[in-house]
Amino acid sequence: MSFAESLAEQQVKCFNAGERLMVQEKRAREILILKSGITKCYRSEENGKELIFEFLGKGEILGDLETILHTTCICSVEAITPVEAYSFSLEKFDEMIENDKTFHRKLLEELALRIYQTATRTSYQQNYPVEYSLIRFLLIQKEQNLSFSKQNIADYLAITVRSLNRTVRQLREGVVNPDISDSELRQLLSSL
Amino acid sequence: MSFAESLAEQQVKCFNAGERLMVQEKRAREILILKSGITKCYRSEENGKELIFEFLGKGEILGDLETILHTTCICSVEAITPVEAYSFSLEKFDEMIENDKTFHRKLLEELALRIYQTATRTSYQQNYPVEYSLIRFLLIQKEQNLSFSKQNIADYLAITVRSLNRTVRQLREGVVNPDISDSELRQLLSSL
DNA sequence: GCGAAACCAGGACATTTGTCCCAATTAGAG
DNA sequence: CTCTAATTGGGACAAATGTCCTGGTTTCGC
Repeated sequence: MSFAESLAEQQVKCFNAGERLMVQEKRAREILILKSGITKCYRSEENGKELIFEFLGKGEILGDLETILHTTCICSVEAITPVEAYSFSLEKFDEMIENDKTFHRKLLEELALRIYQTATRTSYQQNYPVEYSLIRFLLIQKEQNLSFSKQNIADYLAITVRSLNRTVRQLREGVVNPDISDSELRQLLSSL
Repeated sequence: MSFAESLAEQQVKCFNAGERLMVQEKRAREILILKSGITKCYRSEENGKELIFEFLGKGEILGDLETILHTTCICSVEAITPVEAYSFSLEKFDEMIENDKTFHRKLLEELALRIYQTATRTSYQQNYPVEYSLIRFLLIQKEQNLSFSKQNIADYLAITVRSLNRTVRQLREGVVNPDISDSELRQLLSSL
C-alpha cells in the first residue's frame, strides 16, 4: 500500500489551540502529518527565551527528523489554531522508509527543503535590518490569510515585542524606507 | 559496488586556500566529499554582508542538497586551508540514491543531522548573549586544533569584528561570567 | 456580566552593537 | 628585502535593542 493510499485510512487526531503536538526533549511517540490548522515550531532555552523556527500548516510532517536520528524532539510544536493531524506509528514510518522508495525519496526532498528554507531565512534575518524581515513575514502572512500575535511574530523575528512595536511605528511614519510601494505597505501594516 | 568501495577509486580534487568549492546561486557541477582540510560554508546577501553557517571538514558532503532539490547552491563553500575532496558526478549521485538503499538512508541521516545542528545552534545564538556562543565556539576550535581569523569567527557569530573584540575583552577582564573555570577560560582566550 | 489573564502600546533609561575612524602588526607577493 | 594588503586592537559616537513599567483593551471561562 502506498503512502498516499494509506493516508486516507489513517487515524486523525485533534488538538486544541495551545496544546502541544511535540514536546522539546521528549521522545516523539508518533509521526504526525498536519491535515488542517496552524502550529508553531519553536525551541526554548533554559533561560526562558524562545525562538520560533517556523509556522507549520497543512501537509507538513512532525517527528520525522527525531525518528531518523533516534533522538528526542529538538523543538516543541504547539497548535495556534485548532489542528487536525494524521497519526502514524513510528514502526509504520520506519517500514515505509525501508520499503517505499518513493516515500523515502520524498522525505529526502522534504528535509532538503527545510534546510534550504531555514538557511535562506536565517541569513536574511541576520544580514538585513528588522524592517525587511518583518515585511517579508507580513507578505507571507497575508498571502496565507493568517494572523499571528505580536509575541509570536517577535519570537519568529528573534526580537522583543517592544522592539517589534518600534519597527512597526517607524514603518508607519515612513522613518525607514523598504523597497515596497506606500499603499502596499499600509495594507500590510493594517493587519497589526 | 557500494558507496564505501567506490570512494577508494574516486577522483580526488585539490583546492588552494581561498578557492571556492561551491558558488552561491550557481549550479553544482559535482558532488564533493571532503577528504582533508577546512572550509567555510557561508551565504552572502546583496548588501555585502555574510553569515557563516558552518565550518566543514573531513567526511562532509557538498552539493547533495542542491542536487536533491534541483536548485542552485544556497551557500558558497570556500577553502580556508588547502583542501582535498573526492568528486562524484551528479549522475553517479542520483544513481546511488536510486540503487543503494544504505546510501540513501545515510543521506537521510546526514540531512537530518544538519537540521538538528543548525537549529540547536541558531536557537542558542539568538537566546544567549554572545559570550556564551563565543566560548562554545572556542571549545570546538580547541577540540579540533583549529584556528580561525577574527573575521571568520565574527561572521560565524553574526556580529562585527569590533563587537567580537569587545566581548573578548570583557571575558578577559572578568566583566562577564560564563559558567567555566577561570583557568580554562584563560586557556581558550589565549588562542586569539 | 465579571474578573483574570492575555494582548497591545509606548515612555524612560541602560546596555549592546554597529559605524567610522586611526594605528600597529603581520603575511605574503614580487 | 620591501612594499602592499590583510589582520588586529580599540576610541568615540550613533543607532538599535532590551528591560522595566504603566495603563488600556480584548478575550474567555465561569
